[in-house]
Amino acid sequence: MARTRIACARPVAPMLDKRFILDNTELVQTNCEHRGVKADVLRYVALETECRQLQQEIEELSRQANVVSKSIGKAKDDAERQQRKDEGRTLREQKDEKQSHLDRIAAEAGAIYRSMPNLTHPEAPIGDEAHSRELRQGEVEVRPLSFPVLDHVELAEQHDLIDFEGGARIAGNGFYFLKNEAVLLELALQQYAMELLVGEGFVPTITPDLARGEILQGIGFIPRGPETQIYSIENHDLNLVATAEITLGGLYSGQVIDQDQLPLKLCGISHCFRTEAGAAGRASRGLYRVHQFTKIEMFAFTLPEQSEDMHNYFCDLECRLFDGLGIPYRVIDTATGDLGGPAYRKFDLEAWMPGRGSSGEYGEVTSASNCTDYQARRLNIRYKVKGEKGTNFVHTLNGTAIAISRALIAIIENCQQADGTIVVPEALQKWVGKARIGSAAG
RNA sequence: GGAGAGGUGGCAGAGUGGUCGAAUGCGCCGGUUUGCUAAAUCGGUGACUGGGGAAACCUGGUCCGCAGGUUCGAAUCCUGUCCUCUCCGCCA
Repeated sequence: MARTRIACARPVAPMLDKRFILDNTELVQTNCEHRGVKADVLRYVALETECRQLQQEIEELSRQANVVSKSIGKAKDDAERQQRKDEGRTLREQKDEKQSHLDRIAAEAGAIYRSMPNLTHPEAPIGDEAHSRELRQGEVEVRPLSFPVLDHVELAEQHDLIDFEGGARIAGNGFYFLKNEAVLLELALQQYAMELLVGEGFVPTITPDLARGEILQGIGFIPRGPETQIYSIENHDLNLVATAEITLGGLYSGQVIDQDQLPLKLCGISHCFRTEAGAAGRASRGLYRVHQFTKIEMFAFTLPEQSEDMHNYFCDLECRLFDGLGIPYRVIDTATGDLGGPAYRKFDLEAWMPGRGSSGEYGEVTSASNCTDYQARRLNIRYKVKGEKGTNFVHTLNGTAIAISRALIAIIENCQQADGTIVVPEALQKWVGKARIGSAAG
């Protein structure tokens, strides 16, 4: 099997903490450039340094005020007591003044800090999307079809599988009804993915489809911005999730996990909602870029030294799922310029879609990211080693098991036959209840 | 949705303005004794963050759901908010 391990070199776990940025300013700056992020690292360093100075002064004033407060109970008479009170008040006022100054600076520093992306795996290709590197291909090879190829929209119409018009009428463009065998395929894909993942020791979950703004931000999404991908609920601090990564990662926010529970693997089924703001004009016919779909997501919390292996493991599982469906695909090591903020490294599976473009194209169907401690810092998820003092941040990883809408495209288009029928992948037949969609009458 | 009660350390649970980072018990770590296990007994045992030190360690600050407020001083009083529980209503 071609499931070779990728990149076994084990770099020291990167820690994008404030101290690290102060001590490695140039490295962080270069990293931002590689990722195409404009973050004023120098300004941040200056602000952060000033914050530290101010913080010390504030703590000294607090200390003095505490001493004064404690002495009041022991004061001999009212006059002395009053004098001490005034003294204490003055000290607190001085402290408050410095504190509000600090708050202003810290807010600016915080804004820069939050805009900084994670560090990057040394082997991730540097550059824009065009520099992304193909790591390997799936077991099934792309075969030219010897008949006029239809795309999934045409096939779905022929077999009455998807109602785009109905979806648009009730919710707008980008929504759809799955019908008939498409529904059975969705359910089969859920079962198929869950069967593998549960067997691999993942804890299966069905997650909320909504989450608080704080959780979205911890994972690295920006709700309610002008270009946001996120639908928000009016009058509530709730958002429709774009992926179960949000809810699965958020599940442990603020928690301290015992070391011996790690690595902790979860998988979750959720609906995913995306506004796709700014995505107009990109190739997005049919099911490819929709506002709602179902996804089975993998998520893991690991020790820092486990995350790289877990990342490769996620990628292997994705490969097994698509090999098992008989779909040709390639694995891409995403280039730095195309990485989102949280990802340290990201592998994508791109499935062959015969109906895409003029004569077939690869289209992204899964994505597995190692976010190291980036999300854990924002969500405050730590682990504790028995017998050791203190706690450390866990690493988090997420990967798509099956994104139903895109998997449907790949299945429908790859499994179309010369006679117009669609063969149901063998692995799904036991749930779909048939081997073929449509009759071979021709 | 309405009414009430409550959110304290790994857990349970005291604490209603200062001596409280917080009693007590459990758990955990270490010592002693008996020793087959167990029991008994003594001591230790929260997190975050700053400074000093090679280190052991020493020394500040912050934290009692979260955010504000009152006060010289807040776990304790006030406001908002989130969550949990009980009862009622509604409902798949």
